[in-house]
Amino acid sequence: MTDFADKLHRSGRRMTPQRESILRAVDRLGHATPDEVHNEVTKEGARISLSTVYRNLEVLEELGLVRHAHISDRAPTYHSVSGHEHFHLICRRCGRVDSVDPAIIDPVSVALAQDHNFVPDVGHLTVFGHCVTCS
Amino acid sequence: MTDFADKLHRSGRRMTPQRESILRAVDRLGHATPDEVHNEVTKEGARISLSTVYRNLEVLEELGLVRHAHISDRAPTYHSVSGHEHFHLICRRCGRVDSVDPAIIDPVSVALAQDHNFVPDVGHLTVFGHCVTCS
DNA sequence: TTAGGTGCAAACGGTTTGCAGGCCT
DNA sequence: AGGCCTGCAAACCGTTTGCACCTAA
Repeated sequence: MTDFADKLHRSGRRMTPQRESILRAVDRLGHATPDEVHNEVTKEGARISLSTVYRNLEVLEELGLVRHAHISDRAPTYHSVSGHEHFHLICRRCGRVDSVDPAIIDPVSVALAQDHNFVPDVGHLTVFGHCVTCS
Repeated sequence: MTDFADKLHRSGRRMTPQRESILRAVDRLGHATPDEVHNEVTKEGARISLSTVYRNLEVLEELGLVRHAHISDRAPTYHSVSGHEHFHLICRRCGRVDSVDPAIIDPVSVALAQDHNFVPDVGHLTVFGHCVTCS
């Protein structure tokens, strides 16, 4: 928690109760949209405006404490980075969301670096498609 | 062109001048947002409403004539499928957009099918990250 | 003839912003 | 004390929708 405060201070920012609540809510929820995070902190008793949630999810991501991915076509979903890094598979037919170990694409990362001068951000990756057994 | 009309008719739809203009505009532009497509058909002299552009990009995608990918955080970009299928690399630092041959991830597709019961839609894939030489 | 298509304008949902006041340090 | 942070409400931007008219087949 003091680690959190340190990161904030190091970037010229301040610790606020709002920031604490929002980070805890993301941790608790697993994957959640800004709106869902707002509902969660509200349920907890905190009166935090939706704009503050937006502003701070951005800050938390800058500090490397949360990440987001585009799982639905609508709002992005945020998750804490305390869990393992992973990327997502989304089935367009049944809606299943699966998490995958980034190691599976290591060979591709090497190829992309060599042939395309590119380092993928695997933690942000979302792959759409469909289940084999969903056709 | 008659192929286009056939596909429309086969799905119980009609050929209209608007649909022709929109498809031609997407072909011409390469990658373009709905708004850019609208500008292009307008420039061509056609008076087509933006809603018609939206409705028909959806139709064209259903018919398999165009595809879209989420290249910017804002609007999606559409491209014709007449070119080869490809996926995109986006550098967050310099903004470079690179197209990649889907074959590069074939081994991963096999692994995802076996271990995760999943068939990726490679043509829709967009990978964010950064250039090796952009750090 | 008649269902599908179009234009227009209004509604929508997620996100951002300007501003006046509040609070961390 | 000073500057970052917050809440509020309004603005924004891409997209969707209801409706009356039009038009391809």
